[in-house]
Amino acid sequence: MRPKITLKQIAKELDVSISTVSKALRDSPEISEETKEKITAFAKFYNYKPNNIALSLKNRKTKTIGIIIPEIVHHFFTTVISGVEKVANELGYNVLVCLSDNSFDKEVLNMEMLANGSTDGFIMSLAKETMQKGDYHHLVEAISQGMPLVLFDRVVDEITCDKVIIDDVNGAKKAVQHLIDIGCKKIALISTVDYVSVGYLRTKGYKTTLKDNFLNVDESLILKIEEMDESEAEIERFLKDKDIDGVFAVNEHFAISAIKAMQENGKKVPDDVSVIGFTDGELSKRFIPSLTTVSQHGTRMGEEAARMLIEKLEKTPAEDEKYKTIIVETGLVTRNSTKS
Amino acid sequence: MRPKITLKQIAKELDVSISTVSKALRDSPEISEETKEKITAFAKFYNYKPNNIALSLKNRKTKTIGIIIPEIVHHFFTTVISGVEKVANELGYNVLVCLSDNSFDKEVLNMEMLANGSTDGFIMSLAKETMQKGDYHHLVEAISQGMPLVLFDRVVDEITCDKVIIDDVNGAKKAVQHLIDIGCKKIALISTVDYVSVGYLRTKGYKTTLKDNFLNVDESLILKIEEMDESEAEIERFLKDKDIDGVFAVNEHFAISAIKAMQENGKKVPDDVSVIGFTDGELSKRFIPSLTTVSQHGTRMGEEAARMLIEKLEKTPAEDEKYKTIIVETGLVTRNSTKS
DNA sequence: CAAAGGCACGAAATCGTTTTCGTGTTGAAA
DNA sequence: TTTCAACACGAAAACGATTTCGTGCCTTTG
Repeated sequence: MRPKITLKQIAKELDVSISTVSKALRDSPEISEETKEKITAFAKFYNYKPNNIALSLKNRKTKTIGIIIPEIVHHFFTTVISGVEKVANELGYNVLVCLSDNSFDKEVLNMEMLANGSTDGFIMSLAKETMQKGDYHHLVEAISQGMPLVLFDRVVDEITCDKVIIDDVNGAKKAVQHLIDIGCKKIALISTVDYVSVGYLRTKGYKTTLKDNFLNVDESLILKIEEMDESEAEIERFLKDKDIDGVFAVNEHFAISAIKAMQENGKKVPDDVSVIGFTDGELSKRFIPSLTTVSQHGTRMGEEAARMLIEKLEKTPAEDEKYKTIIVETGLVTRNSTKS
Repeated sequence: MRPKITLKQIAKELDVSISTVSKALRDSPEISEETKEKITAFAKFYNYKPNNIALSLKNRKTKTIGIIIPEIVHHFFTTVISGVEKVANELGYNVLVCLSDNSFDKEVLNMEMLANGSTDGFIMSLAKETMQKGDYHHLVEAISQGMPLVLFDRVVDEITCDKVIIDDVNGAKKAVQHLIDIGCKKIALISTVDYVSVGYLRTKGYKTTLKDNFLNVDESLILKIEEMDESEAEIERFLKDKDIDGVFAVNEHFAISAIKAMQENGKKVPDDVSVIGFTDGELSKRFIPSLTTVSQHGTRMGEEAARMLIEKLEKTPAEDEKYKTIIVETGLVTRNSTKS
């Protein structure tokens, strides 16, 4: 076992001072060519690499960014992470991942852990519980300590910071409009509860589009799922014997549950009922029938978020504090769950 | 903006020395109750938390573990991460995630980045390219620097360290035996190339089981996929007009591609052909027909890996160096892609 | 020959903690 | 009254690096 070598050890071996070694390795003009060569050769031989922790302490920068998300076993979030990771790496940053498990307490705890020097800034999507409580003191706290924060997907108006979102309202509009265009008249909505912002916004897009097309909004065609675990059964109950010809679901799972429910009711997708989901995951692609969905470009969102955060990090605090909200547009991917 | 407060500032405000503050906060008996109270009250008021970086430097421990995986947009890996994260968090560790993108160079680079003080140890699954090259110098290097390493899933015999694997051979055996038990006689195998250890091992399990059941191994029924991107087309070509009644695929995607190919060939799953996959993901559960699979308990693997790593980390180096390999057993989840 | 300037290097502070080892004061025992 | 322990606290080193500010010596120039 050969432990890492330090400046001090090099200095001792070569009988020079630590400062000389440091300067030589950073190619300072203060040091003679001769000494430089001797030192660099030695350092290279022993594979010297400066210790990141010491550098972090000195520079007051860790060059790592923390990302806190509700869960990781979720295709959308993993695409975001991979986007963040990509640009972070390119720009010389590392990524610390923490999971809140949708719990407010864990989110707060994680943030406090990371805020004590472990990261330079945060990229987050809020836990469901956090949004429900409406308690954002930990975010405020972090910002007031000078830690940049970028929220994505599950964002919140109360906090002023950089944000990356998709245009949920428009995404929903595209989907519902598409259903209408292919001839649907009675379109059901399967959404999440309203305190999750996406649920609220997509519902809004749904309603607006109906109105814009002079169709009236029938509240009995709207289902709001509270408990993910029971969504499948709930959707089945809800859809049973409903007279509809289109379904707009706010995520893949709901869409697929809807398709299953329809099929068990003897209706054919897409012949009798067209179904559109949200979030373009593996499931949508591979399911039979493959799902028409509103695609949410997770990787892009991650990239944008990372870029914004790092830009803030590398700017001097003097430069004026402007916060941006980037809206990543959605696309409609037509597949086989809708009539053509 | 209220930046974080340090020991030094507290000391100055309260007109005591830094050491006194530190000791008071750590409840040292050296400090009088009176002073302690004064200091803790002040610290609490200003929400003092020790700086992790400084602690890391002092203790030569970062309390973070690095995890390097080929890709994150992959259900199995995310389950592993969530397992790692869970026990790491419980034990007071953070998790740094790096992606190798299946590239040898990126893997080496990531490792070097993290090895310079950013992490105390590694949990890794090797990049495909790394296994192909057979170049493990970066792993050797890390170990020789005293950084514990736990390999999982894609492991390699050449490196002596802790490992967490599933019993691939046995998993494959279970699957193939199940196919045989339900009456299949001509079972195709869709695998990856052999230098990916799992491909090799699962193929071995497949062959052994056939032999054990006095069926002969027909190489023309074995497909080894090189390029993931073209797997779907390749599988379709391979399966076209093949006279088979069972398929064992080494992952979800191959299994589903196989099902699609069969259906396009006018064969019914599971009536004409039974299909079994590997790795129990969302896709397997939701696909229609839902997939019978060999389940690989990713979360468990992550938990075990994290536990082993942290144990090594917290042991004094004096304690003898024994390396373990934990085998997480697989289970067969029977669903609708196989006859019953 | 003396002053000045340049070269090559070292000492020390700094980042924020912890910890060891003093040290001054007080009280009690001899 | 002297001595010694106990008490409560401070000074300083250490972790590993960077950087500012010296400083000694040699060369050049007036």
